Amino acid sequence: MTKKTSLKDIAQTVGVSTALVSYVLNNQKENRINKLVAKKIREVANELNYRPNQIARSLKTNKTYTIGLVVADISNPFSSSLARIIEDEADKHNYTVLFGSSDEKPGKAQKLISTLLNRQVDGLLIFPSEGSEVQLAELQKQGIPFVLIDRYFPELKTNYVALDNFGAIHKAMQHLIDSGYQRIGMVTFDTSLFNLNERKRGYLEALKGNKIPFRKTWLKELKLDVSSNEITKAVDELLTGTKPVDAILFASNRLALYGLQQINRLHLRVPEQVAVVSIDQAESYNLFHTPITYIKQPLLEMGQLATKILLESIKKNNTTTQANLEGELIIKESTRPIDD
Amino acid sequence: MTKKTSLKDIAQTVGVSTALVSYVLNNQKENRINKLVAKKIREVANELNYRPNQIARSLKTNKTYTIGLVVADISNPFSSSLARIIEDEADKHNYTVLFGSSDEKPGKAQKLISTLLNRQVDGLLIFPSEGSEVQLAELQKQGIPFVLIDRYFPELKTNYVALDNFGAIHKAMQHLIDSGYQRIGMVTFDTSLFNLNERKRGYLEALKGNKIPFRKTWLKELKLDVSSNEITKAVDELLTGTKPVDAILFASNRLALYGLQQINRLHLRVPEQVAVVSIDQAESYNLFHTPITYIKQPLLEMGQLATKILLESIKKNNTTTQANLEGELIIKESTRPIDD
DNA sequence: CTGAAAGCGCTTACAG
DNA sequence: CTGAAAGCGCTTACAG
Repeated sequence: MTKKTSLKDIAQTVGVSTALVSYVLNNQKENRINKLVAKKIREVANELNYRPNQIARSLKTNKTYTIGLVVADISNPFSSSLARIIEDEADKHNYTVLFGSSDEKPGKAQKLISTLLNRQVDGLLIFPSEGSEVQLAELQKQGIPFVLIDRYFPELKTNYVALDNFGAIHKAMQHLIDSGYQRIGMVTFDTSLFNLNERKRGYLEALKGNKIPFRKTWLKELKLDVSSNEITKAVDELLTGTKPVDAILFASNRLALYGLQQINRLHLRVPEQVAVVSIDQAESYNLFHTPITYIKQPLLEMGQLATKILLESIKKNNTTTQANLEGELIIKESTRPIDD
Repeated sequence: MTKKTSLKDIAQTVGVSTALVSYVLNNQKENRINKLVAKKIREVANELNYRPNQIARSLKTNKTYTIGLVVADISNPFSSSLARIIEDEADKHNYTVLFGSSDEKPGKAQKLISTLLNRQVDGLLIFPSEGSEVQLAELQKQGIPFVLIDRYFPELKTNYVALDNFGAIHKAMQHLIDSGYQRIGMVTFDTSLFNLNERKRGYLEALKGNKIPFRKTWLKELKLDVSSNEITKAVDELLTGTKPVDAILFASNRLALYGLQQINRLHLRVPEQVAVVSIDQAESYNLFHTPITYIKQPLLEMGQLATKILLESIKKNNTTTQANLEGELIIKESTRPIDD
């Protein structure tokens, strides 16, 4: 590799100081610099194919214009869709994104965050995993700007952007009940994460509000890193007992993906034999014979808002912003009213 | 934010030089350093919650342990799956990944690569877009280590890892023809990218080899950034003419996703009325009523190999590695033989 | 209008 | 076994 050209090289060629070159190339003190000298400097910079060394600049300015993104798994469509939105929003402000997957493991998240901080990211966007409260509190103590996405901890006063899960599920449940479904099952996660539990609460409250006695066989709580087989099994149990459910609410697109496959395997008609609602849109739902009713998360808003809050927080680290965004219920054929 | 602790802080507290602290914390010259002093240094580093500043180290060592990943769109499952594999492989070697999406636009890719290089990434993993030959040749001239993924330019002697598209499509075509299909349509891309055109070549060669005269209405060539509506329209044309095709080969999972939806909308039975093969697996194909025959790309191998080649290339930039990996044809119900 | 100089936080060849 | 010192490529307060 031929040696990279530095400010010094340009300075020498033009016959000025590196300070001057720096000022010109950063468009600073423009009115005070000789136009001809400035022009010459730009020309030489171009000729020598000058690339500012952002590392050196960062060391001096203590800013890297890089944000760290910690997702559960970048190959999950929810994460990668948000990653794309975050990338675009960050780019508008000349920020670049370093990413890593935590696999829902606090230990891995910890190591990842540490690596990102060693690289002096200006701030972090985190999909936090269960049990990471202590880590996050520590980050907060160190004054590192960060915003949580999708999940949060009510006991921590941190920035976050999440879905109003209670409201979203409650809305979906009311819709199912209004459409005549009575034996409604739910496949969700067994987790200590507050806002995921809000999904369960939305489910239970909706039953109660409509005076439908809850049966515990209707609720399937699976681990966050549940295998596809376990999802299949849970759905199978909901649908094949002596008193099968007449509707299922899936709490994530991955749960729905495998759940719908099992419904196919059981040759059940949707919605005649079982109605279906899912949280999270997925283009692939359209491959299912019956279009699926789902709760649309405002991904664009979530990603943009989270990024904006982070960049604000990097500039002046004082306010805390917490956003619970509303989900939209998109009604399709999979929840057609029963008496149609 | 409280001031971060530096090597100097530790050195002062312990009462030694920063050099010594650096040696100890990097486990260098271990045998020559007083064990007690070393122990003390480590203790103090811990107490002060020392984080090595990777930026400063990078400036000195000229290595960032960061690789840049340029994909077409991180929210595309193909990209994000590979991103995950790359992340994991990079992490094994203590590398972190900076990413960006080019949207198939050379201009955007150029800007992205420039940004990544300013950040002094040690090397690049690139899903190149059409028309980026000149850029890549320039990178090569500058001696910057990079590996192309998924696509490549035969006129450039660069590292690359791609699918043997000709072989994969040829294999799929032979399977369709052997299964009794005769009027086989293909939905692929209209591009100058060499190895995507290999898909078209595989299609045409297979027809010729089996003495099936090609009709140009069977071949739909769409732009790389084609809209869902245009995909729908192309599939509609293949299926609703006076002489509709009896099988369709989709050259990407996005094409298949929208194509299958149109097949649903037309209420066509698969494979009785139209057989289907797709390149790229997608978990979501399983939502379709008939399981889809597809060409499985060796994603794990592709991602790992590309990353390994890059890291090798970063170490000593001399050999060029080019890999055309074989795809596996996974036969499902959507191509059941006609006389069954 | 321009330059000399200090310094960001490390690493490392050299000297002792 | 340990330290003084140079230097990576920038930025910027200060002086002129």
